[in-house]
Amino acid sequence: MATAKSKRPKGLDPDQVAQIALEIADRDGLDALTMRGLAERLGIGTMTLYGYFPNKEKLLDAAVDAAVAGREPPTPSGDWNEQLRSVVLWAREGLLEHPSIVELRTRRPVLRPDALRFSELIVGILREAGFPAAEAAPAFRLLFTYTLGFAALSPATGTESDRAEAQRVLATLPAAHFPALSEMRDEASAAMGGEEVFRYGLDRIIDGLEAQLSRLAS
Amino acid sequence: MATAKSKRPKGLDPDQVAQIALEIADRDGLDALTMRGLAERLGIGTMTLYGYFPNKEKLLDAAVDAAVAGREPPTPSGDWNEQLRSVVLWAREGLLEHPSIVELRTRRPVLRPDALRFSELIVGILREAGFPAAEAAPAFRLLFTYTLGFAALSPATGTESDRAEAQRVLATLPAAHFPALSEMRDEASAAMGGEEVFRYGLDRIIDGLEAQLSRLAS
DNA sequence: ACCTGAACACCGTTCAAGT
DNA sequence: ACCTGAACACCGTTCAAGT
Repeated sequence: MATAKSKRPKGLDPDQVAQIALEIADRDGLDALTMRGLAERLGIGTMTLYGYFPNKEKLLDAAVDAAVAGREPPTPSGDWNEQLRSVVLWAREGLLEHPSIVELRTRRPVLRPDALRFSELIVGILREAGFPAAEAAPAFRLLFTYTLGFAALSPATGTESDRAEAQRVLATLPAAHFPALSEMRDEASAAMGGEEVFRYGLDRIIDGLEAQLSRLAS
Repeated sequence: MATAKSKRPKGLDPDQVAQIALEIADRDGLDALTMRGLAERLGIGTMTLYGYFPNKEKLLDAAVDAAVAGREPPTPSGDWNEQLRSVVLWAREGLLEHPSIVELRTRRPVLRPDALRFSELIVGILREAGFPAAEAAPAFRLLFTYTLGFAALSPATGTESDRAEAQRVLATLPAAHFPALSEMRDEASAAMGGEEVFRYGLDRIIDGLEAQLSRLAS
């Protein structure tokens, strides 16, 4: 995949560089991954990095490849809705392992072919289940948006202080203007993230797709 | 809401400053909103801005308030699912009007009380419909994630070139490895964004919530 | 009291130069 | 051929100073 084009620098190869970059970004956040910092970490001059990748964007593309590499999807089993569920949960696992990929996707599209395997799997299952192409596409988009959106918007990655701050705001909300929220502060703050909350939503979506499929059949 | 604390500078008041900041961010993107650029636009020294807001984060909070200010929610009518639908579409309108708020939310939580009105409305409708607190919370989260996630991840805001690039990648995908996607390139690229695609997903979610509600009733 | 320029500690990347 | 420091055009913000 990632062979240096113009220059072939010393011991390191581009994939190793991308792997280290991914580790930094996953551990400390995407903003913490700087060309200067990465070069220092590798013990090379900043500009030497530009022998491996023409710019930071290409480096990030390679980091996406590194994150996706070797992740085998689940072997299909059960009904279409069970297959859908397991592929979505498989994708979610990958996103939780590599939060920086989520962060990157919120800033720009990520169009690495390997990253489109999720799309391919989901669309395949939906078509097989009986959705016509015109519906499989937006139905995929729903699952994609929910899966990535949840990873991006819910405080799994978010700092502990973010969560505390959210609870503080919830607690100080004037009950007169926010009667429904005030009545269920605990449930509201519990529902900000986590596996159970994710699965609740996923199950509703699958219920909805099932309803649509019966509608199509009749 | 936003009264200067330490200093009371000349003609401008903080709300006006926040309004201009919002306009810049909505038009040119959140990154294009810089303290230096905003100050220049206002014809004041950069550091004078710090008389209005202690730091950029507070300025962005005020910009959120400006975006939310005066947006009246739809008057409830119809069944709970119709109410849900119209509140979600109302929120989506606001997000499309103010793409920078979406961008901001993907970078950090946005906990302005006024921005929680969406939550309050949705949760209220769900409770009224018959969802217990323990389910209304994750059900809200599903609607929130989908609505904001769609705005953040679909190329409504995204540049035209992003869309073209995505179509190019789709077109060059090897059919052997991506049979399902290759069979429906047109549908796949059409489903990347837009009102119809959003509504398709929203309708599936509402179908799923209806299914769950009948399940709860029986 | 109100306003602000200089300076600090950062970015990604170009350019010209080192070996 | 391979590597890199200096420099450029940016950031947000602190600090000390102007009026």
